Amino acid sequence: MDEIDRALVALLQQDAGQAYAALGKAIGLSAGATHERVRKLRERGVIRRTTVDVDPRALGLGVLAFVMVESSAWMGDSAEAFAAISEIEEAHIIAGSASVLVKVRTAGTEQLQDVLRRLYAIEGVSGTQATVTLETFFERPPAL
Amino acid sequence: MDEIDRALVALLQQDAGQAYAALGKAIGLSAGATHERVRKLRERGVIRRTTVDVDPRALGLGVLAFVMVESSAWMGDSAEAFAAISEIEEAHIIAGSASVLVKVRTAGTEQLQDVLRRLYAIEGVSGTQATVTLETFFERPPAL
DNA sequence: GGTGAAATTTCCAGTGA
DNA sequence: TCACTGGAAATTTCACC
Repeated sequence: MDEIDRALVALLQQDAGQAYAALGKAIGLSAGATHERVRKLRERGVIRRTTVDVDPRALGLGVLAFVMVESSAWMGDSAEAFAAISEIEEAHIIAGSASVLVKVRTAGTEQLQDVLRRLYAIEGVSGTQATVTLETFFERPPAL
Repeated sequence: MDEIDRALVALLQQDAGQAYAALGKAIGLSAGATHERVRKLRERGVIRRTTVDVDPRALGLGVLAFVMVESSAWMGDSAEAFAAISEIEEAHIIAGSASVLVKVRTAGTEQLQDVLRRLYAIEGVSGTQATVTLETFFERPPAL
């Protein structure tokens, strides 16, 4: 993980569809060597997968909310229960008054309410506190 | 945006690196027709870009935190000020007691503290309330 | 890490439903 | 308008230096 690897990852974050020859030119490497670098980055798990960034609104997902989930029990083994709710994009255990923080995207507020209902159905969940976003400034990949 | 498009987007979210022939086979289309569908999805902005999913820990980013930013003024025009802090992955205007919610990833708690310092330097910011995550259950693309 | 060539894949016509 | 076929052009992906 040297400077070249970092530059490579940054370029791939911007556009993973470009040719190895173009990537190589940008970092001063041949197409073959660039290919080998990328292969190793994948092998080591630095690059998990190549994916597409989709506009949520084009999918009809107009509401984004963050929900603090309070609990009356240890939630450390409840990952699957949260993952089973497809509208949840992220779920994290947090330090603080709540136990779990989830990021939820739904078509509308009715669907958000339904997600809250399903959250309450999870074993140990004793409360929720939803915060609806009014506008997203930006969402971007982690900076290097 | 029919059923085939949705299936296509779902497949691309899982792996954007596969050949059009393989994608087409999975949805019952020829490679050429699949290519044309994807081209139009990009053109219409449904697919914003193809990127790589990077493991933050491999980049030395071990701390993830969400920060509620309180303000004494309208923050609607402050997107650039937040974007200028590279450790901020997301920034959203929210409805509630705070004004802006940001997602921050740093190497350690010292760097997180430095981000808070820079947040206070933004015009109108009057307070912050940081929540550090202890464990991430999952982070995934929006479901279709 | 570079080079070059073989194997794939992309991508564009032309055609038809 | 949408999809299929065939082939040329580009790219990936190897073996070898």
